[in-house]
Amino acid sequence: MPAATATAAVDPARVHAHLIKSSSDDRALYNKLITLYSRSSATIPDALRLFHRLPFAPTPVSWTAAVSALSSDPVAAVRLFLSMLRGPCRPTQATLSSLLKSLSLSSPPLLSAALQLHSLSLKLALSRLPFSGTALVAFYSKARHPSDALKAFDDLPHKDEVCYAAAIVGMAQNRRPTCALSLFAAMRAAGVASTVFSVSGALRAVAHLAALEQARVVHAHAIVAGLEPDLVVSTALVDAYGKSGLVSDARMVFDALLPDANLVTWNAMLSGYAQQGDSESTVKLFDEMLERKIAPDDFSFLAVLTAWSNAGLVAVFLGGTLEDCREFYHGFNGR
DNA sequence: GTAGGGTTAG
Repeated sequence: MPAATATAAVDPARVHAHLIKSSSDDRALYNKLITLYSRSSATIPDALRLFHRLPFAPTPVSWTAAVSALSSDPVAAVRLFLSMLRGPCRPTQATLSSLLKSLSLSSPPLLSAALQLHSLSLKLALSRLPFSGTALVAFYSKARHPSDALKAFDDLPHKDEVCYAAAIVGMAQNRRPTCALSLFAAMRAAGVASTVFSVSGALRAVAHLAALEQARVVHAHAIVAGLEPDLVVSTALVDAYGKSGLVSDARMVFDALLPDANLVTWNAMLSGYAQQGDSESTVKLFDEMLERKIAPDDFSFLAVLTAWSNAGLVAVFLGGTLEDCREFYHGFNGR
């Protein structure tokens, strides 16, 4: 996280003090400062206090920075957005993207608010711009409205790699793997570069389809495009190979990235073995995971149970909690 | 100066 570290290294209060002393009214710097406050160890109230005391009338950029500072509190963000609409500033695609993302982070995503933002963005001719358009695609995907996501995507006159990635991932997330893969093919046919985002999305779709040929094709593409070293791409590869029944291929990718593997990677490898009913390899890998001090979670235990179940080792296991699984596992292995 | 996209299960 070099970006976050770099941001944290700047003390917004010092910059702020300097601005006040030099009685500067550098708008760009003040707007940047709102963002700095909201992202540093300083708090959101600090960012908002600055926004309300700017030495100039807030610009659309100031408003967007403030709305964005409130992204963890969608209702507060929408309230601030409404005060913006009461004044002379009109929202830009940046404002809408930020708000839509904030609405999507709520669980469940705030659909009715997003529909109103969509409507507003149509009136302001913002829905076909790259950032707000992509934010719509992503929002509808997260809200489990894949056909609306596709409509928003189709509406985009200039499709770049980010909106393709959003659409591919969105379809994969909504269990429309064939659609996701057609979009991936369309992206490549259009000469739009693939990214770690679109490739990991395509691999998720491959995993759902258990399409072993496609797994190899996308893997080859990832290598050629130089995206294989990415941890998420590799993890998605482990999963896609595992789901396709090519566990030894999964293991090769897994071993190659082992020092960097995270919990998700381990779980993907575990469930690959588990799906085969290879309980020996599953348990062996699980123990290796414990030795490396990686704390298993629900996914890990589920994989072990699946392995036993698929190997016919467990007749019935109903209604268990994670704790039950833990006990069961330790009991089974005699410790 | 503000702003959009990622992996494990079901």
